[in-house]
Amino acid sequence: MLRNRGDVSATTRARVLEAAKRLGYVPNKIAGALASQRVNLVAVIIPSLSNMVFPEVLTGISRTLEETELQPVVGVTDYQPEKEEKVLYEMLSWRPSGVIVAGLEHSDAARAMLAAAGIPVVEIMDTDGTPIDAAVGISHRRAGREMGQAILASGYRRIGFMGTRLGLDHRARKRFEGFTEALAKGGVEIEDREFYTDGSALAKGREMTKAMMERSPELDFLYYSNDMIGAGGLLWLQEQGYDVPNRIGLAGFNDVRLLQGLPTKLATMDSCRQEIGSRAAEIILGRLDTDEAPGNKVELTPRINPGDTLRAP
Amino acid sequence: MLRNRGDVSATTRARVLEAAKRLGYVPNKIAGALASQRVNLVAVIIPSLSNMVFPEVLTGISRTLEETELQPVVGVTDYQPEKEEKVLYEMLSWRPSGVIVAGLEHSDAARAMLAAAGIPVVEIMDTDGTPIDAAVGISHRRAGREMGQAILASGYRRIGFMGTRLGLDHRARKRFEGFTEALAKGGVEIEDREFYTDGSALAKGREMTKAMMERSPELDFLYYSNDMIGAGGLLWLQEQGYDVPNRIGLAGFNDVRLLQGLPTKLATMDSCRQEIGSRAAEIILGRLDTDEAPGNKVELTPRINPGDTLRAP
DNA sequence: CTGAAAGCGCTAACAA
DNA sequence: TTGTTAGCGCTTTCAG
Repeated sequence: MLRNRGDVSATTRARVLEAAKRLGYVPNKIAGALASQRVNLVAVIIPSLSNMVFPEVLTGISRTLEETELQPVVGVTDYQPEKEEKVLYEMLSWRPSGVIVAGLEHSDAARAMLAAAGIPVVEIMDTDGTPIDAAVGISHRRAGREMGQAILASGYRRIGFMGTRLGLDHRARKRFEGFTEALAKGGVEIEDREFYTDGSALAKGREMTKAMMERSPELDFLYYSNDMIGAGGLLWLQEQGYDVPNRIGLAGFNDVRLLQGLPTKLATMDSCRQEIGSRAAEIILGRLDTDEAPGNKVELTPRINPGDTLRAP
Repeated sequence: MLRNRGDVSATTRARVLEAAKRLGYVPNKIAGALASQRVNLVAVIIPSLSNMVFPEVLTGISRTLEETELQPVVGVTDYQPEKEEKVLYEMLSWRPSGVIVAGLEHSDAARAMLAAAGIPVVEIMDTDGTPIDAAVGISHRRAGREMGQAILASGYRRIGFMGTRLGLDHRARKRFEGFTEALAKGGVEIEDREFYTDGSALAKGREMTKAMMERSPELDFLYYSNDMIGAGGLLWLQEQGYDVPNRIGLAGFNDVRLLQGLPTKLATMDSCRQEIGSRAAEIILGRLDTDEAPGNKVELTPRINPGDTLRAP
């Protein structure tokens, strides 16, 4: 079907192809890919789509890839290493031109696959660790540390922490570690903590904050592992008539633009999501075009945005 | 490489394959797909990932596909027909086992491709129109109409509308049409309207609401084309001291669980996103397994959730 | 049952 | 230039 057999002229052939397109004909990329050994796909592996952070990273990737022949294909791991392994296996079996994968923590099998794939691999979001190939991200440990320092500098001393259960989300864990480290340097320890697994983050933030303030009314600062639960907490505290940021201060993480429009701006820290995405895509592109050296690690530096919930030092 | 040549025993071969896996070996699905003429991929084509609604549809699709051999692959169109055509072309060229595509409105070329693909095609989210093959969704026209009726029944009469620019988002347009139709039946006309294109929805809702209330202070109800801008408006009105829902009522659309946790619940309507996703996936599966008849149209019925911003009739 | 061989629909290298 | 042909790495079929 649609072979260019016999002595058909170029114009005729072009006409045929055009007609074919009109009829909804689509070439078979599988055969093409097998023959040419090239697949213009970039595998993008992320933990979740409902976290808002990851769609934004994807946006950054798409934007830079848009003008090229490469296309992102996303796989979701739900923060589960086994699922990451499976998704990675599936995607690599399609022989993509590159891989962008969230995080530096992977199973041995996953690392083996990535190392053996013979394609550029960019690990994103995190730089606290040793990348397989290249990495673009921020140091979450440092982010947590800097927020801890800022909080102490503002004079808060009785600090509570709320976040996701720290087992699977390595970046949240690293922020927490950096945070406690900074507090420890100032002779301060976290006085209360609360974790959640799922549900509407805004509602969870509200519930957890209520529970914590009832349990530990002496707290004067709440550090949240993300902005959504922070916003939930903020709304609850304001309803209760707390003086924010004087009686109690708050901070989150991510600087999600979704929340712009809330009456009070939560203190937060930009996690550079779009830039991470575009930088990662650029690395893949650079590696494909030229013989650029592998193994670069790009650490972006997030800044604290004090908003209205962290009083001036 | 890794040919099963010569007289290697089955056990040896198995051992070799296992070792290969340990080393990160991954089979080539391209060759496999070409040989078997089967690709266990389902193309999912949606307008956006930042809308929250679509990730939820994806969740529904993933959940039902998870236990099968099929895998979703998503493509994003940014609400642009040309981009939809391109994405569709790219995805179809990989010969997926089925297509799930948002909306019933497509370019002629896109329809031709889908019709010619010879695979199950499920159009989702919308049932106001004629599907190419199968469809699962809600009637947005009816949704708008029912909200209009509920608003009139509650005694509101001076109504304003806010939403996205209605050109490309057909479903928002249909809701608007159904809404105005219902109002017209009650002898009421929309008194003011405002549209936005992009930006943080919460912030936009706040801004638009402020602008509209300053321009048309007589309004006693605001209908928003989605919950996020509605929530922004709600926050602004409460800050200004408006009595909601007595002085002014509000309603949005989608019933996003993201907003659970706001002090006041916005009146809204469930858009059945997860169910739409899972039903669509089930249709694909059913068509592949058995010789199920094509062309079914499933209309789900959303219900009004009055929350705290629509007073009782 | 095991093992060899014939393609799948293209691309790329080569021949004319 | 233009047309022909040999694979790409698997699956499937068909002989042994």
